[in-house]
Amino acid sequence: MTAKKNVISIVIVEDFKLTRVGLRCALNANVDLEVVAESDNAVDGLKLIEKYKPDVVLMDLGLPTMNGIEAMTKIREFSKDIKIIALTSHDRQEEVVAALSSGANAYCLKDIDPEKLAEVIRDVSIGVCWLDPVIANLALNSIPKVDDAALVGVSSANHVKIPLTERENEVLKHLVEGKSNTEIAKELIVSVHTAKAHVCSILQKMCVNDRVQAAVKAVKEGMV
Amino acid sequence: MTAKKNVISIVIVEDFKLTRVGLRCALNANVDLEVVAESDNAVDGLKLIEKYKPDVVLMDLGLPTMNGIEAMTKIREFSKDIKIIALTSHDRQEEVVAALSSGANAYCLKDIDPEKLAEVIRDVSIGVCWLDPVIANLALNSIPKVDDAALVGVSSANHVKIPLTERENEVLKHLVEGKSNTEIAKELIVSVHTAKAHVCSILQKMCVNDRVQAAVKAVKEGMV
DNA sequence: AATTCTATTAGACAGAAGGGTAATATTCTC
DNA sequence: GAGAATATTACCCTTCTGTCTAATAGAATT
Repeated sequence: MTAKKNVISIVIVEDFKLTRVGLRCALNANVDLEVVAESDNAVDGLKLIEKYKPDVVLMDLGLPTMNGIEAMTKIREFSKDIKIIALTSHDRQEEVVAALSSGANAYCLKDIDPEKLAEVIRDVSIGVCWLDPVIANLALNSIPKVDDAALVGVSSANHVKIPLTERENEVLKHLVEGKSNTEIAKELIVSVHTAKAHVCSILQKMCVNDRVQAAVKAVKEGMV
Repeated sequence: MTAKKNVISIVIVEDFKLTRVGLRCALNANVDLEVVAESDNAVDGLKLIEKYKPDVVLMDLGLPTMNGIEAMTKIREFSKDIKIIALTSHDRQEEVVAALSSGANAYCLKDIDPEKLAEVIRDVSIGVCWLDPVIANLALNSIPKVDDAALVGVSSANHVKIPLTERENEVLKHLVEGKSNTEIAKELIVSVHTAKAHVCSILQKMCVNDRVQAAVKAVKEGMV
């Protein structure tokens, strides 16, 4: 896999030079880790990765031109063996699931302890999936959709899509955002009576008793 | 959470006595880990878990009467803080996804190195998600299907755990189920005024305007 | 011992929710 | 063209929400 045995080769893709230098120093302090190349952008990073075929890639998600998620997808196009660790700061957690589904093997926040990062790299290099606590909470919540079928053991027909009209879907969207009937009416430029009428039929079609249940159901079943 | 500080309390649920003893010995060799209880079946295991409220549960998935996945679901019904490590010798994908979506925080094969397991327990106790290589391969493959929908769902950025009191968490749980203040009051055997008071403070703590927003936020952030 | 946090209850009040019924206009299908 | 589904508006009425103020009591902390 790499030139030397028992040494994990690493490519870093990260736009902030300081962070990049910090990572390299911290990692090269470990005899079993070796940063073989680094880049401040995804385009060059991809070339380096193709060239060096490292064991592990540290990929920043907040890159300028091409974002980290696209880059990961491209890496996966030519190799499934290269392990990817997605790096991010706390305020960019929206892309968690996207990153994981694009092929990231691990997800770390940038404030991770350097020694811990080394440990994670070792784990990931042998195929472990490692998710930072903050991320794990979000990621694990995105899986439940399959559990109903999986628990039963039979891959039965999953959740039945509830047939709402276009207008009702609009209303439902606002409803999930916690808006009142009055607010919904204003948004859709209709009277409160209309908004209430739509909410009523939504409740009936979704077989729930009130808007809270409708909102929860909508979120859980990904209707919004 | 536990008696001593800095010590991670553990409950083991595993049907093979030999494995159980092995686990206990291996783990208790670490000063920061303490096996507080163990069981050879899920029913007793659940009781022990409710009693000791450990930081981490090691749950075998191939249990006789109640299987580990059901057991995990039940654990999740009364606590979201207890971390669960699923242990197994199997590597069937259906089981993996089911285990993860039932609330497992980590997934280890039984041939894991004891020292590594200790390390995983430390990680998991602070919220890390850790998946064995064999498992990770399967699990990550099951995510892509949901990424589009999930991306929209996971929109909230700053994910700080909102500190609700025990009672408030109970109320929130009922609230998410769409129950009215009156119904919540009946469930908790308190007056409607009390229920309303709790709901009020929940709304304030969660920084939302009404129960719908609270419910949606709770679901999206996995507070229930 | 004093203070803070939590749980509990109460009364009152404006506003919102949800159900029922009903009418009108538009659009799409048969 | 007739009929069905959808969108719109209106009124009435009961119940529920969310906020306020206020008080009591136990537990935990300092």
